[in-house]
Amino acid sequence: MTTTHRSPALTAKTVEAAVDALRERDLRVSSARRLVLEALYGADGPLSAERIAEGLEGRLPRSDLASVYRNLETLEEVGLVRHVHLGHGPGLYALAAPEHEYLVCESCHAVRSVARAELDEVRAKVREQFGYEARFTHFPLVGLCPKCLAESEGHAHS
Amino acid sequence: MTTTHRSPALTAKTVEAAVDALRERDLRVSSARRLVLEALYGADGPLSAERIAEGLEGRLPRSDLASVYRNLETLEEVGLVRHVHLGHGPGLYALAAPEHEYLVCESCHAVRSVARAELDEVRAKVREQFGYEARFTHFPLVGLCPKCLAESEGHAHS
DNA sequence: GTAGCTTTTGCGAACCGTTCGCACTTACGA
DNA sequence: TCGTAAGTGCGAACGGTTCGCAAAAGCTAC
Repeated sequence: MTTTHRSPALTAKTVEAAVDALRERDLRVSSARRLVLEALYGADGPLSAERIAEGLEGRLPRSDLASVYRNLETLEEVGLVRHVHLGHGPGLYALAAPEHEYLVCESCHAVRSVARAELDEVRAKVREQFGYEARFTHFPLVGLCPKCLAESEGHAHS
Repeated sequence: MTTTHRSPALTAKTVEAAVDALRERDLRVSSARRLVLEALYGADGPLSAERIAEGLEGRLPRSDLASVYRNLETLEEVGLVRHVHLGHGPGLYALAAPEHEYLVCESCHAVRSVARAELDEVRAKVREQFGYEARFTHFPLVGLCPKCLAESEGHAHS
């Protein structure tokens, strides 16, 4: 069980800003580490460690998988990165800011990513009823998406 | 990726009733299979395959782990059993009926299990806003439980 | 620049949870 | 009670992730 100290999300708009944040914490900026940052800054959605290690299908140099994992862990401790578990399959990593939350369809596995504020009403309802502060950043809200829901209702007889 | 046909939850109040359901589907009632049922019927919460294979700390005979997995899969196809992923760690298995949904605390990992109806208001809110039909049976609703929330608000400064 | 110290790398092996292959056994119907 | 398919138990393999360790490379002070 990794006892990763979760730091508050750290905003850095560019790879260079992120690099500065690292140096401020006395972390070294190795080429492998920089590469992980470049992958995440260039991505439009969350990435698996493996895809980063493989260089995003040739867009970046390949690197060592174990090092990618270690760097992702470090970046997460610093607060630049966050990972999410979207169903089965490997964990996926993305920049911690801007903060996204996720909805995943249990049937077609489509992922919808929304800004935190969009889920505030749901969060309020959960809080009111259970006292929990719901978070859909690390584990998504899972259910049937509108399309699959329509299909399943089409087939349903009761 | 297991293409498990999800059957609707099947209610059987006792091991014997479950056994009957198996025979109705031309499934054999081996002692290993019966053991898995006994473990689940005797349990108060969801169990890992490993704990079942180890005989619940001596309460039942041990059995083979791979067979336990295969039987859980079979029972799930039939609709008697369902599994849930509560955070990291192994999948956990429980009787499909009565239908429980789960809330898990991201900080202390406490699990709260509630009847489906209790989450209907949250479900309605999600549906209204996103068109998703939320389900917290297979993946839980994750957040901070009231206790951990109080603690984190105690420490917070803004 | 270069020495020197320390962090990080890259490799392989190990890990955990789960699945697969396959020869042996067993439940059940005839 | 026998035949036959279904299920078992073992070991090996899997995917995702972590660990151990010697070699390499970032940073600091000269």
